[in-house]
Amino acid sequence: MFSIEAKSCEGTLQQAGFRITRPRKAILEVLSQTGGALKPEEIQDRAAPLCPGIGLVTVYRTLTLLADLGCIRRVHQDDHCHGYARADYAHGHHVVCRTCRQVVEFHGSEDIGAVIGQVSRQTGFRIDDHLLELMGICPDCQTQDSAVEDRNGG
Amino acid sequence: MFSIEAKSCEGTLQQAGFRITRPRKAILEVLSQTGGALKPEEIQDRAAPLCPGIGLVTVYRTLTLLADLGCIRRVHQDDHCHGYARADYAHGHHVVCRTCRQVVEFHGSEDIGAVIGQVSRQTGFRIDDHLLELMGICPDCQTQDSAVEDRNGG
DNA sequence: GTCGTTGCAAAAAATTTGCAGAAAC
DNA sequence: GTTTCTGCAAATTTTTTGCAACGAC
Repeated sequence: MFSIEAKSCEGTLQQAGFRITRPRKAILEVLSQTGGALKPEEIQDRAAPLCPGIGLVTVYRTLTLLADLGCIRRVHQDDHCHGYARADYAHGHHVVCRTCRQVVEFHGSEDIGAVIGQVSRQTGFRIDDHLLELMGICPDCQTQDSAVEDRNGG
Repeated sequence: MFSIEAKSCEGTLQQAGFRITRPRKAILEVLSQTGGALKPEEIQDRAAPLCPGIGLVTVYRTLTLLADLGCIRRVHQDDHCHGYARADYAHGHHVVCRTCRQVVEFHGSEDIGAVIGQVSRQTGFRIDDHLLELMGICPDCQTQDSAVEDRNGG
């Protein structure tokens, strides 16, 4: 059973004139199921069961292609800058869990528009794109961390 | 004449028990004067006049140190992910000009707090940090681009 | 069958480490 | 004078390129 997200990305690939291949399917499936930010090497590892012998080079090429098509998005983190995660929405932003690296996307609310308008006025920049990444602890990891919660003032 | 920002960073270095050396001064001065995001190699090039023979290795080490101290900040851009720029404010966000790469910082307004609160409720994440980067065209480059402005519907 | 895609090996680029000499305090 | 810092060379790690074989359409 393959994920809906992976399927929709295949459509995007096809419409853009690219072929649906086993490595591409595998990579899409990995990112789709993970919902987390992965490095190229991690993606190779996880894609290997779905596509035996998949090469790291192919992973790089595929990630570049998929990112260009907007099927996946680059995720920046202080430690491993070149992570990739699925893009559920056209221009969603994301919250990254610093414990399990799970990525959840959310729609940019009108509040972001307010920030942009304010900064635009303040600086005179004509702002046409933005990168918003929130970092924290996801619900699952919060539960597991509850023993040390008082340390954080909980 | 050296910049105020560079001077204040020197204080930070000293207070943390690190020495003020010529390479460090040069790198601080470069970032301070540039106000833009630069790659380590670019920083080396620009620091060379101020510190002849400065090595790329030193640039890397110094950037890591200064970023850890919060004197400068890592800037993420799609093309060159590992850029560095000065940090004028403690936790400022920045607007990056996609033409000249100038970086202007702005204080995170309460609107960002609103976004965080909203996302926190939506996703259940406990959000404790964020990265907000706006991209666009700075006032200077807008002027130079005015000839092609109609292309963008201006 | 045709042409895009893959994987290997190798190249190139980016980043880190070891160490003796130089510099800051 | 002591200890930290620097720069070189070399080692790693990350990413890209060339090319023959393979696979999707």
